[in-house]
Amino acid sequence: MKRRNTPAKQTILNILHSSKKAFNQEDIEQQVKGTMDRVTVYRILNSFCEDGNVHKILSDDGKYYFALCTNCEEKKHHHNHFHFRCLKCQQVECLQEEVPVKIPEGYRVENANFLLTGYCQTCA
Amino acid sequence: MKRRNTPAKQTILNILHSSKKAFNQEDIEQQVKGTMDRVTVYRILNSFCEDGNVHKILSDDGKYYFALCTNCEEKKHHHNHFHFRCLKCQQVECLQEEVPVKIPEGYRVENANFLLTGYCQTCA
DNA sequence: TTAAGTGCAAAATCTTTGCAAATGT
DNA sequence: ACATTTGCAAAGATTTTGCACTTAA
Repeated sequence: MKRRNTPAKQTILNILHSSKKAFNQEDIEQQVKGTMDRVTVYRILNSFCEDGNVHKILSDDGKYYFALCTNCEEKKHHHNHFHFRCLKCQQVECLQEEVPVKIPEGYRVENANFLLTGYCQTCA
Repeated sequence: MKRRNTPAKQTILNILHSSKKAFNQEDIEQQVKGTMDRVTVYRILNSFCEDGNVHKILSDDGKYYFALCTNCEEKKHHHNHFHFRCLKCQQVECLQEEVPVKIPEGYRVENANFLLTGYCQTCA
């Protein structure tokens, strides 16, 4: 499916660009309230993920967070870094630390999701 | 809140004991179909997690998986090992590999959730 | 005896789908 | 022009809550 540029997509891209932290559906809905439908947000975020421009971080608060992919190729995400969710300010951020993934013989890894929760620098 | 022993809890404990893999709500509901209410399953799993006997693994299929805690103290879970979800057989298991968690100065880690997806030994 | 646990129905959320109208290319 | 995108309403799915009844200790 060929993608088109639309104001709605631009708006969401701008939001994602506005900070290094990751946003969840709710965050984004909040920011586009009145201008855009809930369903549209779902669809746009999904399309970004499919295209590999955005990566989806699964947080243990049960929500997905979305952040721009920095060094991901299409269909081949590199997410072997930690994500950190602060229990106080709720922000989710990508940490730099690479995670050394070691797994037993015979397994094949396709994707990774590493999440730490705790208190961030400013909230600790 | 003081906990009681009930047949329902025993049943679910038995299921969790029956394999090293992690089970999700659906798996468990399936196994207790007819004998126990859906809601009861939710409540029991939650209470186990609260008590620290079971740990909850968030998988990127959007579901929570539950597994017995082996070396967790109450309120202080040790989950710095990888979890692996197989894209073919859907099983979620706890791998042995310890994850060396290195984070920047000033952060405080309270909890961790490491998830790998791919193909397991038998499905690869 | 009495606090904890259970089942059932209903509410609250969250996510997806279908379709007609609008819009980008 | 025409396929993609959007909004709205509605369907689905998952999880939580309220309340009366039951049960473990």
